[in-house]
Amino acid sequence: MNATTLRALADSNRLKIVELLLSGPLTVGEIVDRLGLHQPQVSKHLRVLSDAGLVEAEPSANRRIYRLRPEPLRELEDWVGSFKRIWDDHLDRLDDYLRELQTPE
Amino acid sequence: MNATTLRALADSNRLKIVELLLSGPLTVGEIVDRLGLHQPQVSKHLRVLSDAGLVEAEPSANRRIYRLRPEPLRELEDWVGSFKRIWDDHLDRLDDYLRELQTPE
DNA sequence: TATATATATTCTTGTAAAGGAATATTCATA
DNA sequence: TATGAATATTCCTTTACAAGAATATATATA
Repeated sequence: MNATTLRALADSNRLKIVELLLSGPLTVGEIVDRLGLHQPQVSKHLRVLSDAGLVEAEPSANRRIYRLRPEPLRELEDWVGSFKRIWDDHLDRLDDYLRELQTPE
Repeated sequence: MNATTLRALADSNRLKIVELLLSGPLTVGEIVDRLGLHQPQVSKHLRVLSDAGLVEAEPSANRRIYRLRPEPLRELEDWVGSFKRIWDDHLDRLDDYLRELQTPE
């Protein structure tokens, strides 16, 4: 897994933007209105998300329509999916048991 | 989704620690050896991960055995899973089309 | 062409957070 | 009880980054 995606998501305002875009593409102004943030901050957050490949912009006249890009999210899902192994922790408990055995008492 | 989990993961060394622990619990010293980091930094990273609920420690004699905690990872998986909606982007393209219609030309 | 609107960028400042070095703490054992 | 090993914490310095304010850029329209 690459830390860039996670770093881009590791900010509550950017998280809100991403969650907003889950319902569909939005212009910058629409995001500003819905989140009550200042326009420059929203543009800067969008820049970070865009650099991380999490969103893309499509110009439309005066505005720019931002939408989510699936790829990094898919990658993140694959990564975290690989942790299903530990959902039941049999292996870990066994590991502890083996470790106990070799601890002199 | 909460930003704390993501912030804890948004560091490449912590990411490496988490990925190491995927294969099973490890002591601090084992993590130090495998990642070639200094022991205090590893302890500090483990502190961050622990505060975020991503790992837990079990004392064993002189050492502390760290293991992953499933809950936050499960939560992350659920969250990113909710994005499957956009895997095929029909809705988004439709959205764009509708937006085109109301753009004066 | 001048103006307004939407968006992006730059500059500055404050704050969080990461690494290094040193030290404290805890437990086992000679 | 003194010592060593494993781990955690503190202090310091540096870097990254988020917000605010001001400004630049681009496009539409009067």
